[in-house]
Amino acid sequence: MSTISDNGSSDRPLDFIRQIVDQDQKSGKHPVPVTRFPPEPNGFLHIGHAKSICLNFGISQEFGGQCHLRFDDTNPSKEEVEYVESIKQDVQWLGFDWQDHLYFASDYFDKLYDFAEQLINRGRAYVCDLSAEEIRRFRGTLTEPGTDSPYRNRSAEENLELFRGMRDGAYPEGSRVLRAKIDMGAAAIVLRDPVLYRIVNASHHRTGDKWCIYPLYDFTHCLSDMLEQITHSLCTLEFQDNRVLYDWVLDTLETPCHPRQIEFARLNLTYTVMSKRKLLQLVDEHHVDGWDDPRMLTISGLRRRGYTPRSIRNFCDLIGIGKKQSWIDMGVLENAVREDLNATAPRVMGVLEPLKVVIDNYPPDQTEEITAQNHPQKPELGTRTLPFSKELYIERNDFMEDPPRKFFRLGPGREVRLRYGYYITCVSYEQDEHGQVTVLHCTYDPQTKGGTSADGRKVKGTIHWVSAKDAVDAEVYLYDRLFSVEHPDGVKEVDFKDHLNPDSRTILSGCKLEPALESIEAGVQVQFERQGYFCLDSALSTPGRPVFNRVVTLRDSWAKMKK
RNA sequence: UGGGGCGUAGCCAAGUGGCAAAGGCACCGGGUUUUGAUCCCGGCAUUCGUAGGUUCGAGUCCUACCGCCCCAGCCA
Repeated sequence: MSTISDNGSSDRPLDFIRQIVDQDQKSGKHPVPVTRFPPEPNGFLHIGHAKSICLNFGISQEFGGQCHLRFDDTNPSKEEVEYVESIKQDVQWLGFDWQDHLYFASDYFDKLYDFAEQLINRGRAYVCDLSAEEIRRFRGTLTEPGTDSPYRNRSAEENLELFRGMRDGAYPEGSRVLRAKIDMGAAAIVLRDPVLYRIVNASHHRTGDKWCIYPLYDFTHCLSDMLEQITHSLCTLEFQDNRVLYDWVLDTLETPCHPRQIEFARLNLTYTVMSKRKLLQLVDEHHVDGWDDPRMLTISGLRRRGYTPRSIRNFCDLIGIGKKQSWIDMGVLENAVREDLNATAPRVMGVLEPLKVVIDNYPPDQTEEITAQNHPQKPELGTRTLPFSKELYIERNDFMEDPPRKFFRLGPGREVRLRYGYYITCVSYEQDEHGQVTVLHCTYDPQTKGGTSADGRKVKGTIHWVSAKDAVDAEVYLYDRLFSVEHPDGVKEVDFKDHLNPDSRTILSGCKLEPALESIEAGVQVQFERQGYFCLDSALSTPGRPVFNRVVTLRDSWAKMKK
C-alpha cells in the first residue's frame, strides 16, 4: 500500500484508481495492468495533460504493467503531424517511455470499419440521411425524448450497401452518417442513436486519402482500448456520460475483452486558463510569443521556462486523483519547482538592477580570488572562485538612503557582508540631477575576508555582488503569472483576456552576472542567490548576448513583511 | 422539470461503521543560518453541505433537502 515518488518512497494511501488497479491485480483479474495516454494530435500538451500522463504511466510503472501512447486521430480536419511530434517529445521529456507501444487509432480504421459492418448486420446500426440540423432536432432536449429517424428501419442489406457507398465516396460530405440504433427515448442523450461515422473529404495525416469516412470518438475509443487489451481506461469526468455508450459498443459487438473506463477530475489551476481553445487564442492574438512562451503552462512553455520534469511529476503526485472538480493553487506548482531546484541547482551571483559600489580604501589595481560554495547544503557540489576588485555592482534595492530599522541591508553608515567577500560600510553616495543614486562609496574591513570577522561582531545582512570589470552582461526576463486574478474565466460575461497580468513579463537589460555564467548551457538551472532560479533561454540567447529566464522567485518573507 | 457525477479546514486530500478526524500547500508563532532562501520545532476541523433517522457507536448506513459540475458536435 505505498506509492513510489521521486523523493523516495512514501506511505501515502493509494488514490481510488490505484486501489482498483491494486485489487484487480491481487484478485488475478488483471495481473498486468495496461493503461494508455490517448491524446488527440490537435494541439500542444499542457500541465493538465501531465496529470493524465503521470497517472497512466505512473500506474504502469508502479504495478509492473505497460502504458501505451495512442494518438486519437479520427478527425483529419483538425489534426497535424507536427502535433504528433511535439506530443512524443513532451511525454519523453517528462520522463516516460512507451517502449514499442506507440499506436494510432487510424491504424485501426480497417478493423473499425469491419466492426461497423458487424453492427449493421446485427441490426444495431443504420445509415441516416437526415442533415446535421435535423439530427439535432430529432435528438430532443435534456427533458424531452427524441424521435426516431425516418431512416431508422432500413434493412441490413440496404444499410450495408449505403455504408459501402459512403466508404467508396459515392455521397457528398454531410449527406449521410452511420448511426447506432439504440433508443431515441433514452434519458442518457448519448444513447439517442449516436453518430458513429461521418463523411469527411479531408486528407488524413497518416492514411492520406484512403478514407473519406471517419469514425467518431465514441465508436473508436472503446474499440481501440479493446484491440490493445487495455485493462483500465482512464479519462476525465466529462466522459462519464459516454461510459454507457462505451460499454454498449463493446457489449453489442463480439469482442474478446472489455476494458473498464474510470473517470477522474481534470486539473484546474488558479491564475491561468487550461482550455486548448483559450490557449490558442493567446497565441493567435499575440498575448504571448507562442506555444512555448515561458508564461504558458504548456509542457514546452514550462520546459523553456526552466521547470524540471521531476518537479512536474512531483507536482502531479502531490495533487492527487479524485472525482471532485477542484482548483489547485498556482503556488503549489511554483513550490514544486522551488523544492526541486533548491535541492539541485548550483548557486551563483547575479545582479539584476545594478548599482555601482566603489570601495574607497581598496587598492585600485588589485584583484583577489574569493572562494564560494556552489551549494551551502551540498559541499559535494564543490566550490568556485570569484574575482573581487575595487568596483563592484550590488542590487539597487539593497541600498536605501533612509532605511527603516528592520532593513538589514545597506544605508548610510551601515555595514553589511558581501557574500563570501568582505564586510563593507557605506560612507557616502552620489546622485544624479533627478536624485537617483548613481554610486555608493564604501570602505571595506580587510580583516573580514571570506565573510567573517575575528572580533565576532554581528552583521545582520548579507548581500550579493559582482566585480564590475569581470561581470557578464545579460538580459533577464522576469516572469510572473499570466493572469492577475484567481479565476480568469470565472465569469462568462467577462473576457478572460481582460485579466491578463500586464506585468507577467519584465525585461531587464544590463544585468551583471558572475563570470562563470558566460559558459552556461541553455536549460540548466542555477539559483541567483537571494533572488530565484534562472536558466539560459534556449530561443532568445545568442552568442555573446545571453538571455536568462526566471523560473521562479525564492520565497521572500521580506516582501511579505513590507506589506 | 431528464440523465450522469460531486460536497471532509483558505486550497488539495486520506478516511471503506469503533482507540483522540492522516498528510501536503497556505497561514501564524519560535529556533538555526555568510541567501530575509533552505532547514528545524510548535500552532492550525469538539467536526465532515443541511436536517432527520438506524446503531451501544456514523464522515462512513438510510431518508429528505440544499449547493456545485457535466451532457442536447457529423469535436475529443
